[in-house]
Amino acid sequence: MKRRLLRLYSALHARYGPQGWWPARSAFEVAVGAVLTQHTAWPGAARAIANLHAARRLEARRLAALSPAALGRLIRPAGTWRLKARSLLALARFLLERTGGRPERLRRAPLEPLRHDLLAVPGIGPETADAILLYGAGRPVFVADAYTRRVLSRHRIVPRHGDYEALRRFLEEHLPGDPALFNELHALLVAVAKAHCRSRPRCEGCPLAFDLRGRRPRV
DNA sequence: GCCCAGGTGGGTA
DNA sequence: TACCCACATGGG
Repeated sequence: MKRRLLRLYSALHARYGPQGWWPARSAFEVAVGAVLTQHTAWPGAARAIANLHAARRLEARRLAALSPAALGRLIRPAGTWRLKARSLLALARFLLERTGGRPERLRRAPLEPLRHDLLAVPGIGPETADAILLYGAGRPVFVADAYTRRVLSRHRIVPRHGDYEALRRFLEEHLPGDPALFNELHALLVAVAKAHCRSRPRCEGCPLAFDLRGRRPRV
């Protein structure tokens, strides 16, 4: 299975090349973007980040000093802005308390307690926590999102429906524990799913249209 | 006009 | 546990 996943990775990398995730200047910006993109297409989140950048609020202490209403106005293009303002304020306070403004502490802290505590921040669920840990802190945590499940389940590598944690553990157990690999593979799975999973007819032009044993996936 | 997007949390049965 | 639903903007 390990080899199969690595071959799948190679096929995607050959087709799409490096994806350059996550587009951010700092770990804090990754964390903010991870919240803003919840159930939201990236361009909306990017507009909200641009607003925060222009307002010089892309730093934990300066963001945490905003009122919910003022923060909400800046992030409105990302949608669900009342909820996200609340989440971002809680997350900024958490990161300040946890790192004292030094993001490198996220890279060194014991992983499981850190993940546990991130999940206790309101508005931070498993996908958001794992995006922050992988893309912001360079930790070996797989972001086992809906794209990951969609692509891998079509290749009968994982079940179509199932628990987030189970999918994450499966990937972490069946891949070398390399954050750079997790980073790139997750981004490539998103790329291939976006490019082909909704095309008509299904799978047209997809580099994975035939699975690695030469059989077409039953979709 | 409708569906969905780089989800989460709260509610109900 | 397994489904619903609200949240809210913007693009296809």
